[in-house]
Amino acid sequence: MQDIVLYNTITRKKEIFVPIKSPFVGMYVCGPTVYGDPHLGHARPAITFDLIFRYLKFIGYKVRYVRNITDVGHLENDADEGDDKIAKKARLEQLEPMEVAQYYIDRYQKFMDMLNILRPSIEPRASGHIIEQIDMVRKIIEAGFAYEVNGSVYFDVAKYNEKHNYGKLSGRVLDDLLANTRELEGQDEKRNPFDFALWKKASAEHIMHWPSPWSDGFPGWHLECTAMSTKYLGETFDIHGGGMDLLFPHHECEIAQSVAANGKESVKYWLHNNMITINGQKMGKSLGNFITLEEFFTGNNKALTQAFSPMTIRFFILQAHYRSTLDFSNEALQAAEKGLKRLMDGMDTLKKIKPSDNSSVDVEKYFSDCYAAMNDDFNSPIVISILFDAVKTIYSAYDDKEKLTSADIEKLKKLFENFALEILGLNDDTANQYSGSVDGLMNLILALRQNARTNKDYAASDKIRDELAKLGIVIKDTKDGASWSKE
RNA sequence: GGUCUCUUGGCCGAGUGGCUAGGCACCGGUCUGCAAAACCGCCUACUCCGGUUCGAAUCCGGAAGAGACCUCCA
Repeated sequence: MQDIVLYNTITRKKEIFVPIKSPFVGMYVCGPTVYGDPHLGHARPAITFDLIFRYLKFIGYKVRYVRNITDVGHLENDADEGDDKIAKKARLEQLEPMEVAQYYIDRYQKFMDMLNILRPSIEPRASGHIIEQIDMVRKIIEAGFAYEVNGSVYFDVAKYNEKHNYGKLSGRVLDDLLANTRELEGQDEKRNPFDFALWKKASAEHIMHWPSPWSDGFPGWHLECTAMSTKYLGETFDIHGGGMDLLFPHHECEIAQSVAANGKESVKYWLHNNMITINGQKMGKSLGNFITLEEFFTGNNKALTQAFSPMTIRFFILQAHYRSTLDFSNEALQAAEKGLKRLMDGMDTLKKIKPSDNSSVDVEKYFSDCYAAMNDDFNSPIVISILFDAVKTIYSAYDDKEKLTSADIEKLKKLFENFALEILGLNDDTANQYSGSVDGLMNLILALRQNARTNKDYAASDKIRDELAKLGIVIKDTKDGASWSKE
């Protein structure tokens, strides 16, 4: 098993990864709130933790990866008095709330599939775990860290902080928070502005609600993650992931809930991915500066100069380390598109190399370097740079400037299969997706063109090339004859 | 205002106390009937000002700029 070092947000240090019960690994990641179309920002954590999921499995861990779907509970505004987001959307569109949720769940899963993101082991929905959430509220009340007012239940942060440390994850001090807090409307039920809802009584017009010991209402929005992670991964588990923007208050509240309900902290390693920026600013729902994934794939957005394939998006995101901000621009995406093509073409060229009796390249080093990069906090940009080095070697060998034995050629194939395809999850989404008959037709056309070239009938051969180009088919002349690919 | 983070070449982005990733773009060359692809070469950066050091872009201090969180957000 490889020795992984990962950056733990709660200690702000890189730590050696030691699972609680190896070879089993429990990983929980905050998933989407399904009230809008998935955008580029959603792709970042999904791809980041897909990378981690893939790598942990690859090196032999048995991973249970849980990523929730929030289809209830996120409130429309900070006062905790607003409409449930799902419910509000539903009224606007005259649909059942669950119909809206289902629509966006389907959209989310469809686009995540296109990005070649593996489905998690479990994708629990908040609405399906109301019982567990009610149970957790009860536990927290029994422990004395929550109070009921008018059918709503709030977490008593000040009381919790007397015995525990509220703010340890995000580096906040409660007294500082209180000194700087804003006066918000509709907080009159709370004893303290930083108390947060565990259960909210539903108002008359609030469509989504469930019975509970306190009122017909709905769970507070931090609660689902604690309830579901506990249910599926146990009271303690290895990795909890999510976007950096969730650090406070969401993950802070999760810690408080776990400690209050179960008497202990549940998470060993907190991992947070950074944001994607656009013009230097966070791309987010609230700023309205997001570009949806569908818009990327179709190019149908004013900010985009062209469409970008799902694999281009995936490669773009993997080219930055997950803890760095990543700045979106058309130029950066175009660079990713071309870089990915070079990588994929390199893999293809590998098949055409003629083996030598000896090798002039140390192929093993590519493996050890790739492992070292992944083991160092999942450094995908370094892995990619090593793969590009390997591509350079491949082309050099193809041009007879380097030598590779057949065994080393096989190792290089393995390198790309393991790291490019299996771990980074890349694939060639521009690859020929045609049946055998199209292949046959193309081979016929290429043969005719080769005839023309042999006869120096360049008018004919160029016409074939140009006409195919108009159809988006690119001909590549190599020393071993012509090949073709879809643009 | 509070807490925290960042500042790398034309662009995107790694990284390390000295050996200065990678991709894209540009330019020059090889190859090609021409082109594309490929190959070779070229460009050589680390916001600013101090300090520590034989040596710092990398460590420390300060300044400026940008950003994140503090309210829903991936």
